Amino acid sequence: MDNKGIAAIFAEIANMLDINGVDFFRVNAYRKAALTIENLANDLRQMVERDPRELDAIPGIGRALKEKIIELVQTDKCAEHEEMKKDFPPGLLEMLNLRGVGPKKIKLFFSELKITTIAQLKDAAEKQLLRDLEKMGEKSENEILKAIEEYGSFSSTRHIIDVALQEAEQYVEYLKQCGEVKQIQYAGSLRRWQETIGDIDILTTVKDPGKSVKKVMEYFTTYSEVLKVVAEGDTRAAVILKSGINVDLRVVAEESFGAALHYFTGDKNHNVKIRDLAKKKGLKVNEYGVFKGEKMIGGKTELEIFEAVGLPYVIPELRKNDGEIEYGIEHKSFPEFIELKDIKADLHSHSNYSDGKNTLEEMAEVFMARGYEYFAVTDHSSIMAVTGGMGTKEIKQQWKEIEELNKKLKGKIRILKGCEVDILKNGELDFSDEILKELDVVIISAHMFNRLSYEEQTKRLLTAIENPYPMILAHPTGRLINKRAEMEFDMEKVIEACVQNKVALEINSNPNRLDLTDKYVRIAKAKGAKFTIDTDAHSVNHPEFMKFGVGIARRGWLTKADVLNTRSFAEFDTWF
DNA sequence: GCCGTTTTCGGCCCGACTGTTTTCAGTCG
Repeated sequence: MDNKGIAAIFAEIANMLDINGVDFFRVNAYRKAALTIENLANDLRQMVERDPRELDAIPGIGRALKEKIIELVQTDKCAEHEEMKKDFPPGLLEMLNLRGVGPKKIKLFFSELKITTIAQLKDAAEKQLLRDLEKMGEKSENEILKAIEEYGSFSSTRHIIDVALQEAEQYVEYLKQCGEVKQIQYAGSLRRWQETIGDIDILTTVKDPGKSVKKVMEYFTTYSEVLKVVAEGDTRAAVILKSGINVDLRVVAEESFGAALHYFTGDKNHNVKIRDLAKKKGLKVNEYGVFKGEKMIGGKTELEIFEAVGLPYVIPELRKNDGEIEYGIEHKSFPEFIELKDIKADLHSHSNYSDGKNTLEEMAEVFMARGYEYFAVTDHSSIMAVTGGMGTKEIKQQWKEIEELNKKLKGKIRILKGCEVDILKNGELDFSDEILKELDVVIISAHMFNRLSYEEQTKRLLTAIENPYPMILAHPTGRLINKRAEMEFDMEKVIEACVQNKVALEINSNPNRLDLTDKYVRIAKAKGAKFTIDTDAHSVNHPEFMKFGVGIARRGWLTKADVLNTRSFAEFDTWF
């Protein structure tokens, strides 16, 4: 069983224990372990195979969970989990997805009314059977009916980052027009540039804390895109937008802005760790500031929070409790991570020679407008018939056009002759060596045959990487967020082969791909890999995606030196 | 169930909002 499967089983055990009402800390231990495993870059199967003691290094995995991981890896099952499932109605777990319904209510409905499915819950609510239960009432009953309706109408998947970012930016612009807002900033997973976004968190301070708060709250809940107001209090409100995205607003005093920003940026595990550190120093950290006893000793800026617990400033992208806190305490400063302004080129783009929407010249203009020194046009090779992939004749024609355009542009930007060459089923490439050796940029990518076995897929990729011509391995896992799973192969071996053969790994910035993602970026960097951050632009609107790739790179602890398209053309060319 | 510079037991982040009561439990982030 793979990491994802093991994480899912631990999460399920946590939920079952929670509904059964066992000690919350035990529940939380399973829940934390599930999260850790989900974000783990290393494959548990390989760790167990090499040496089960490797599991000891994973935080939150102790003796009991280690045993269960080994059991799951070796037998695909966990006896305790199977035992629990025997007398546990599966529908109870699904009810956890309903807003406002948690483990205690589920237990109550089950023990009092034998409700085991959402359908039965709906039926009971409609018959007004819930309102007479302990701690329930008419309002709660109605809320449950509304929650069931919402659950049916929105997909529970997380949101693609560009969609969420656009919603957030528009909402922020709207709120600014209120006139009472002083500082405003979206926080949460969006500020951390996480690959997908659960909900949007917006934080503001107001001009006159006495009067303005109520006005801002009202302004917030009456936004035209709001479908439903979920909560509205003195300092916090929550809505669901028509697009299905949840948005939280929090209003704080100016002296608490940094503390609140830190708190609402998260992630949760990072925050818990910071508060734990504060506690050990005899301090208390909450969203209002840092406190020594009753006295507030910081909180206007995020830096004051970090300094209080002995840390340098930690950029939002790193805040995952994934080693950043230990590193900060030990080193007192962080490397200078890559920034969007460091990018000098885009090495993966398409034109209407294959499935791009725009001409070469139009693409050149938009890259030029971004201030790039060079870019590669890398249309598909012929096997990608569905994309209008190029054969020998078409690519030679494209070279001619590139040469003419380069003359016309007089060095304002340099267009490189590239190709996104498909990796065939046996690992060979979809162009002859005569063509490959003429190209400035050879990208290889696997678009087809993504259901080969683990061993076959690994062999296929290694064969392609060992070919002398490839320079960049594009979107290595092939996943499409919320749509298509990663291909199954030995990522560690593929990374090692890339390092040995001087093939850079791509961070594909398309918000539906974000591939590699940060967990693999970190492990690849540790193995000495180099990277390119590309947009895979298929139209003039896509070069804009670069910021998402840079976000992933920062989450993966990359500096400018790790990323080849931060280099001038000469330096770039020399490296290869 | 995990963990340890208060270490092998006894802790485990902290607060807002809601609906139910009338001081708080449940849920959420």
